[in-house]
Amino acid sequence: MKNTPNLPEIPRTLDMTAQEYIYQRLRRTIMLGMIAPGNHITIRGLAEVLDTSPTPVREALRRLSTEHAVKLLPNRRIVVPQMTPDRFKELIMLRVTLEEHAARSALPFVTNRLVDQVTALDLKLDQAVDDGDRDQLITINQQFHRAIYTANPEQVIMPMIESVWLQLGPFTRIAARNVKELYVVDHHKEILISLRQRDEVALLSSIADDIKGGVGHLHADALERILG
Amino acid sequence: MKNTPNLPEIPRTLDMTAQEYIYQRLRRTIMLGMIAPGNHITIRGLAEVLDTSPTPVREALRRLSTEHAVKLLPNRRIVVPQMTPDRFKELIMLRVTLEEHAARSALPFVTNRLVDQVTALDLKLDQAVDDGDRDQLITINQQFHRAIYTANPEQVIMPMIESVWLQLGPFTRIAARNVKELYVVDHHKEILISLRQRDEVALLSSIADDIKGGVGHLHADALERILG
DNA sequence: TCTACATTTTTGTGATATCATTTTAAAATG
DNA sequence: CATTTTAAAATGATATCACAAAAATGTAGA
Repeated sequence: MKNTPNLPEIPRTLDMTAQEYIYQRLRRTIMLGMIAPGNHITIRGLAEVLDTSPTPVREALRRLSTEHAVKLLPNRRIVVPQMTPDRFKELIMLRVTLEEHAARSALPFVTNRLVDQVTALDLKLDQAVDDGDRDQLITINQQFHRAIYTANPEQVIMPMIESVWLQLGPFTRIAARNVKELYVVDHHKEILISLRQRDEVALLSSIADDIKGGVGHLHADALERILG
Repeated sequence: MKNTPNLPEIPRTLDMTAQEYIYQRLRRTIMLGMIAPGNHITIRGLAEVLDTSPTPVREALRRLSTEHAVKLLPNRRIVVPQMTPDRFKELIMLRVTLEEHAARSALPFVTNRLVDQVTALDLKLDQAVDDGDRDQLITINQQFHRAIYTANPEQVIMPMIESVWLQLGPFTRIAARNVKELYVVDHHKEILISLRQRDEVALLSSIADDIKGGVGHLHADALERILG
């Protein structure tokens, strides 16, 4: 009971296996930072909360461990990995590289219709900011980025980007507690303009700025303070 | 019996769980292209060959599905994904981006001792070429690249690079049957020189050349022929 | 009060049993 | 002979069981 976190609800389609549903739900839980780094998770505990047997839970956790969203310790305990300043820096730099690549390979497929859709997402995001709804903000911000990158139908990079988001997730909540007005500076307007103009150079630099402008701007000293 | 491939042996340590062992072994099987794209796999079939119960096999397969090494079809069959020219192109471009990033972030940690080790791997690789040992060649080539990128101890990109290798694995064997002298042109000598000189620009371009020079050089028409 | 040890409980792992779905085959129909 | 229908076998998904290792708890001694 103690170590089983609140699991945000997600829609469940009928053709979804229990394992898949649990995977998606845990994924979202971690993405939203609802399990603090270092906290350990038990298979049986989750199974009880989710009202299933341990089997599908274990399978879901195995998948998440392969994405490095959770870590299986030598003593076989399952924990959400601890963040370190160095790892954080690596993850942010990797995010920039991956999302620049994704944007570059998506740009030839960008249509005006898509830009309209992304613009609509940005409006929803402004609404979430007004409402002060942090979970919604994270979710829609990800939808914003995902919508751009998946314009390329043959794209194979999205799962890797999501893996980085997953690994950053548990930390963002901690950071949000220590740094006020975390997401106030996004660069979505520049991204939208670059998309409309199909300007690759501007698109890549505004995406890089967007990533670095969020939690990414935290420097070593601030990180030490937050993490220490 | 029909659909259960030969599984190359791998060392098994005592603290390894069955699931982990099976995962590593299947991973290697796929990496070496020993399961043809489109071929389907059964949990029970693998369990029998590996002399275990279905449980750890299913967990291993779930992990591999998250890495897109295998695909779970809607009818719940498990297959090695088919390659298409577009997907192939995407995977090669992604490989270049990922490995350039990895090399760049590893370079500050490169020591002369490491360069010696990588040079030794290159010699082993020449030996594998002489022996005509394709599996050994793939394995050592990966060790060569991995040794460079993991110079950075905080690196988080390696699992993603391995995922791309995994996705390319099943195709390389097909390609090797259709294209003679596939790996004759590697660029390892240039990579080694760049490493010794800590020359970032030269390192990145020689790595890109190395990737594009292997299976990567195959163009759309050749791919169509091979895949069609 | 703290430490060392023994006991109980919890937990992860893997095997087995059961069920529903899908494949495969065999049989029937035209 | 080709196609559809039906029966049997195989398969994936999940729950449950058994076991060993680890963690938590309680107890005795300093």
